[in-house]
Amino acid sequence: MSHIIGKGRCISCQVRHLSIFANLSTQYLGELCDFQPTVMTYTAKEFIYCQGDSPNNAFTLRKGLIKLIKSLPDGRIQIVRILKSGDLFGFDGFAHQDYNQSAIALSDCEICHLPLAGLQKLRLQRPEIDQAMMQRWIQSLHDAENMMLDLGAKKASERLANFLVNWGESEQDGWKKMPLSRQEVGNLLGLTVETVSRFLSDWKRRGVIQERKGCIRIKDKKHLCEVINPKGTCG
Amino acid sequence: MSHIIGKGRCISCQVRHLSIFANLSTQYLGELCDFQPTVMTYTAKEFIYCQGDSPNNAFTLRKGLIKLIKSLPDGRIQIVRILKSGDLFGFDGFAHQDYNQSAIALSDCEICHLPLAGLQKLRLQRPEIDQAMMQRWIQSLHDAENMMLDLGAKKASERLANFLVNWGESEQDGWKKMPLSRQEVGNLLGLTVETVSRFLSDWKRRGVIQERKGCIRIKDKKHLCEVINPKGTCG
DNA sequence: GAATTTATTTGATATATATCAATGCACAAA
DNA sequence: TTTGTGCATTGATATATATCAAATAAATTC
Repeated sequence: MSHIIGKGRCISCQVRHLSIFANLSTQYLGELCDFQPTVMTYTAKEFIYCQGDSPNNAFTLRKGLIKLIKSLPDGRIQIVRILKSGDLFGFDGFAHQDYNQSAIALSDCEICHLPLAGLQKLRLQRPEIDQAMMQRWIQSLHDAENMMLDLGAKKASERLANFLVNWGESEQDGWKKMPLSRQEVGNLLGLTVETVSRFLSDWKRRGVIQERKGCIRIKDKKHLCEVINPKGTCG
Repeated sequence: MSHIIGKGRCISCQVRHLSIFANLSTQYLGELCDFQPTVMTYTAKEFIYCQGDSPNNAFTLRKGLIKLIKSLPDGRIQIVRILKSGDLFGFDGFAHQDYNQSAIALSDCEICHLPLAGLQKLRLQRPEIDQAMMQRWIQSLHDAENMMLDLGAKKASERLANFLVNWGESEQDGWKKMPLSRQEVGNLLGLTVETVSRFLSDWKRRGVIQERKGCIRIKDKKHLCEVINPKGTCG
């Protein structure tokens, strides 16, 4: 279950450099003592909020991963975004709108609850925060546009290869955490579990990728890049 | 070809009520004389800007319709948004990013070019403008999320029916302008021309919709709503 | 108005992906 | 160790949609 673990103090926050509060002067951070958002933990699969709820907060993800999903009455699901440390989400309230998606923890998470009114005040006071939020909105929109292109115009293999290449950061040994199930990858890419599984199995057999307990490694990036972009080049 | 038709004066603008300058006091509007964005006309099919260009301006569409598209090296296209009067677009520069899509006139258009620096200044001065821009960003993101759900989780007929029902505003006689070609509807919904044509023809034969030179009328909305949402209800 | 060009429709067929069903595997519980 | 439960794999088949090709229809140009 979710529970409160205390009040956040931006000045000492471990992930501040990833957040919208990254560029604040330490002086201002010192003054920032009346803004102490509640920090909560959530266990994997828990809902942070639901599509249709009225927002009181926006959120910053401190630890873990979250998926934002939209769903149809008959149960079909689309993951519209995956959030990582430092990401701002659930800001629909700034436009006086209900949450347009549901937020679900993919792993155990630590989340900072930012009261809308307080955050709005900070935004108007500090251009750095305003700028950071604006950049994130525009970036989110770019990501969404890129995803629309994927979903609307690309084939399954192209989407999946693209996803693998761009997913997360590798350790120095090339392995990267992959906490998404086949089902979730499908929900993200508009594919069924079986289709995802078939391509991954195929690429494993060919030695293009390797997998072990929650981790994945790309052995032949060139191959995946050719799947993504048959004629072009790819770093 | 595109050409300049003069300087915009917000105070006398016919579509100001639809724009980010809607809620400004007339007093402030009077003072707003040093911000005179260039107004230009574009003919159908002309590019306003290209994906990858460096932005100097954001834009407000005054008259006409515009499509924002993303394209793949091999020519596949996804329309990511369709703009109408009053819409703000091309604001990528606010995040110091290049345009992430191309903007193409669907019909003859009149477009207000808003210099980024000037607009940024206005935004910081006037909370109404700031609020309006924020709302539009968040709304754009919602629209994008809804579209991802469509593209990733819905069937062709569902997408197309949904598109028809939500498209534009009807005249009192029920007819509405439909300036998109079959190809463009396909590019918007992630379908081929043929698939779009087949469903539309079918619905025409069944008397669900009617069509005449650039206009469309929904005769049996209930039918389309059942296509969209087999079990649920629909206004 | 005739001649082109462009968009739409329709049909025949191919194919990518979904669906259905069965099996296998890993991890948790007992 | 066994027993369960959820997830992943694999195969067989169905189907929605794409592709290819041709015929109309509509819009432009001359």
